[in-house]
Amino acid sequence: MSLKHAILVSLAERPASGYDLVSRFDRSIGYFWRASHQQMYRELPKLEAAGWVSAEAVAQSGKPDKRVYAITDAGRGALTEWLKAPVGPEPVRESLMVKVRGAALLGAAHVLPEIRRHRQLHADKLALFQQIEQGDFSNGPGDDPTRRCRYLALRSGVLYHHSWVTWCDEALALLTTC
Amino acid sequence: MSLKHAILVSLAERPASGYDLVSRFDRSIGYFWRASHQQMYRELPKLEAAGWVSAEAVAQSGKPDKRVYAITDAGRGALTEWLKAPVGPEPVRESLMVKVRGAALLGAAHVLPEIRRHRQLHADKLALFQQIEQGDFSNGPGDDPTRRCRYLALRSGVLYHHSWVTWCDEALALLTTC
DNA sequence: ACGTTATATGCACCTTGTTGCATAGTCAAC
DNA sequence: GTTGACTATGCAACAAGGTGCATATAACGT
Repeated sequence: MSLKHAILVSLAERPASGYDLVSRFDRSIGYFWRASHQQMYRELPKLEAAGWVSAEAVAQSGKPDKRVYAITDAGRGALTEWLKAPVGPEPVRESLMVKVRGAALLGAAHVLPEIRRHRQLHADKLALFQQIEQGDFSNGPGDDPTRRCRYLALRSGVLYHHSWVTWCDEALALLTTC
Repeated sequence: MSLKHAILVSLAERPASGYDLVSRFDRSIGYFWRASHQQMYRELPKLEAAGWVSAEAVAQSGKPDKRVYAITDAGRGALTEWLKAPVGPEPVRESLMVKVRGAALLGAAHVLPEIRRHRQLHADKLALFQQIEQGDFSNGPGDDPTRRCRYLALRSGVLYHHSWVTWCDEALALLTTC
């Protein structure tokens, strides 16, 4: 599974508490791997037990104490192993397509609002990603490998949501003229 | 969740045994919702208990007996309800993107073979879908609503895998010239 | 005779993910 | 002074999904 490795990647970038990780997963890395705070707080002790991360209690003034985790050498090794290991594409699970199949039997009108909703959601995400692309990468990705990786992650988001918007438009065109 | 509803859709098309459903999920509907036979055999009694499907034991000569399930009126009602209910897009979980983020720290070379593998897998699926598209829909989707729904499901597969192949090509171009 | 493939169904165990609830301090606003 | 937002961590119960194993019949090839 990947949650462990997603956490390792985030901690390899810089040490963080569980709370920090949750907020990171709500932004950057969360565009590709979601996790709730309960998942996080359950995984971190497991990673610690495996020797992949080390924890340190940090007292704070004005805020509750926290446990800050950092990746260990063993963790970095495990992460490198995983990078090289073959992992199949995530199995497709598209409930909207199941609905379309159902609509073939029970009437296309039932799913039109759903398709419109999905179009909106994907269009919003697409706009966000394209805005970042034009802001941070208006002159292309440049030569820095790290920057190129960031760019590619962004591009995957753009392509993904763009293809969804395209599909929704095709679907609405075909299903509203029945 | 959607497995129950994916099964209902399949049974609404025509009655089937657990075994039949597994093979259907390995083909048609499985392009959008995967399920193992263990999941299937676990869900079917639940659907029966909910009154959404009815079961009938069928003796066969030359083969083991089987239980054939059919959707009930209550099941059809529940399915229609679900078609109309708002369901968010499936949360994105892309381990390859997590790897790309890791590659930014640990070296892009580690993930290149993975990207090549993914390109191959998506290109194969794309070719399959495009072949079906050209075979069954060479003159477009036509006017029949059911056929249009089938066409749209196919189109989503085409667009999805196409965008992946595009991304892999961009990624390979950018990461092999570091 | 013997293994293989296809048909047909299921249990046990474990991991992963979700939902709801619980706690506790600080700070700013009202 | 109380309400709400933010920081910070966690448990318990449940739902969903995956892995491995188990069983049985029958056709087919070798």
